[in-house]
Amino acid sequence: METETQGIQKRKKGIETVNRILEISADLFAHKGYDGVTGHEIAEMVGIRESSMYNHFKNKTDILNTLFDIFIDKVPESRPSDADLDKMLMIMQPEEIFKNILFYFGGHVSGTIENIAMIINNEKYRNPRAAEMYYRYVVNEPSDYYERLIQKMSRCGMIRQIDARMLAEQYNYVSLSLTKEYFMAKNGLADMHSVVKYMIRTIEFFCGLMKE
Amino acid sequence: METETQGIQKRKKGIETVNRILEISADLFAHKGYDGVTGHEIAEMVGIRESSMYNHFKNKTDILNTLFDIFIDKVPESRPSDADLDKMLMIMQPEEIFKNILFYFGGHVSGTIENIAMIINNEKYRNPRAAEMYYRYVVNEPSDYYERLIQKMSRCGMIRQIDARMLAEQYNYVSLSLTKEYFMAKNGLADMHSVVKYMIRTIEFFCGLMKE
DNA sequence: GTCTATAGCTAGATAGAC
DNA sequence: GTCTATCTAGCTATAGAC
Repeated sequence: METETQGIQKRKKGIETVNRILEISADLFAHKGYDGVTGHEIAEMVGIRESSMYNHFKNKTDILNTLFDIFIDKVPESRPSDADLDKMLMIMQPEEIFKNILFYFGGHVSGTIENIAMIINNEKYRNPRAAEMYYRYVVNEPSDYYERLIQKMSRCGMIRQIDARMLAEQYNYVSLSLTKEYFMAKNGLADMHSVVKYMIRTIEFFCGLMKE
Repeated sequence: METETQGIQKRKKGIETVNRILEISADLFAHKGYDGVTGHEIAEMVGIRESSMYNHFKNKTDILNTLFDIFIDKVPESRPSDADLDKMLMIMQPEEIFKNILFYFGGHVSGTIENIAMIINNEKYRNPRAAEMYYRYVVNEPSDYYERLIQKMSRCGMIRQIDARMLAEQYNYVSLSLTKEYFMAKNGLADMHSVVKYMIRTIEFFCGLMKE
């Protein structure tokens, strides 16, 4: 017979296992590609048998879709809020604000979210849900965010009158390419120092456009 | 006994088959990912048995590496030569030149090269050769090319004095993101009209920076 | 929830006939 | 060069014991 406490412990263990499966899957999918990862590989890293995974997830696609759900849930936390931006605007120069946003991600968001972003980026050509999420959360929402920021800066008189939408989109597209290079650098496939230096130079370039 | 003519015909057929395998592999790898494609699938589309493919290629990796070799061989043809640029500079505005370069690719280069570019882009996180090619042929060489173009324009007095390198790199990074969206649009995962319109707007934005 | 065992299938690759 | 036949290995997923 199973006591009530044993039942609770099992459930706790289950939640931990589910989280570990998700974390490890995100990491493997991001680095080896969704099709390049086997259930066996995930289970081995989690420390359980492959068959035990099917207690938590219906199949491999179910893991992927759960990761996508997590991303949608957590992505708003990946950037400073608009209220935070208002505070920054009072005490910081444009360059500082953009740098702050850039490094906010690294500080406030788990590696899992970063990995899911890479999965979305890699699978967008063949997975319609990934394609939809790419446009919504990687292209449009960040562009909207930067547009609002540039408009705020313009209203404060920190920068000159400028096409905020265009500048926001251009900055976001450059950032996208650089984020991928940052990911490559993390895996020894690019020089981290150069990538970070270039990110800073990009911020200076765009802030230069806004001021001149 | 095999006559000499029969031998020649077999060899011709062989070359055609090899080319078909490469074309179809490039297409499938680009759209479904390298790991998402099976040898059986390629062979079926080529119209031969999988086992016959192993007469032409040692294995699946061999096909991929041959595609990479082809890319290196053909990539110089994907942009107008520096001599062509000099001719353009005499009769065209900056916008027109950039648009010409943009559409040159579509007109002068086979879909296979475009597909290989996508494969490099997708595999760069796990395939060191793809990573190396990405930096060399997708990031650095095009940036060098645009830098030379902007310097030429500057020397002609068509545009103001400007940081040509920085502008070239920024334009190239935006182009990279947009090229991928163009590829998505071709597969019904994005709106082609919007993507092309945005490419034009990007050219106008950068040319605006160079003139103002 | 986790395990062992295994079914059922598909992948990559080779051997040998024509 | 292409075919049929086949091997081995690996993958996804399920059944049933603990």
